[in-house]
Amino acid sequence: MKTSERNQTTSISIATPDGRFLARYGRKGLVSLDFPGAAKIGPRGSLSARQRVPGDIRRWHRVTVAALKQALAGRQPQALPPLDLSAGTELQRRVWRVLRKIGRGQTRSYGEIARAIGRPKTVRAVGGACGANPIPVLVPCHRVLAINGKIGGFSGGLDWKRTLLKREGVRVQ
DNA sequence: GGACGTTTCTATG
DNA sequence: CATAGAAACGTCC
Repeated sequence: MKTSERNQTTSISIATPDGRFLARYGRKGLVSLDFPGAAKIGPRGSLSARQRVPGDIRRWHRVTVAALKQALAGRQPQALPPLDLSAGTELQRRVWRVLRKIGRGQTRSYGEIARAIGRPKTVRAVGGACGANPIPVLVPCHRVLAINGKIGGFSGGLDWKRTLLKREGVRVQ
């Protein structure tokens, strides 16, 4: 666990069968979730109870851990912690909002997302917004595929995208 | 202004 | 089916 004064965020790593993810919390909720190896994680970091961690964050974290483990197992999380996606731009937040409505095992194309946010021609920008998603897995950017059913891209690494989809029972070309 | 990206469509062989 | 080129547009530098 590590607290940074800057934006008053607290980072706590989450040990999973797939490695250690890193969750970062702000006053309003979960701010980001990093894949194992995506960020520098300090020595030993599971949920080590520390007095400095605010109560809300502890509660949110418990929810995050449960949600992440379920999601990694290809199941729909029962609950999510409050997500603070305020850091994104207008378009990004719209995209992320739509992504959250894609259920387990479902997929959409970048074009469908573009239409869903009322900007039919921003297809490419939608891809950019997916790539900028600060909370992968829980905000399912991996469920967005290219229109031809192909895998498309994934900033967290295509292996992760394939793995997550496969666990949800989604077949990709 | 210029480059780049988790895109998509059309044309062509 | 595969490849090439172009159109499109938000972001970042």
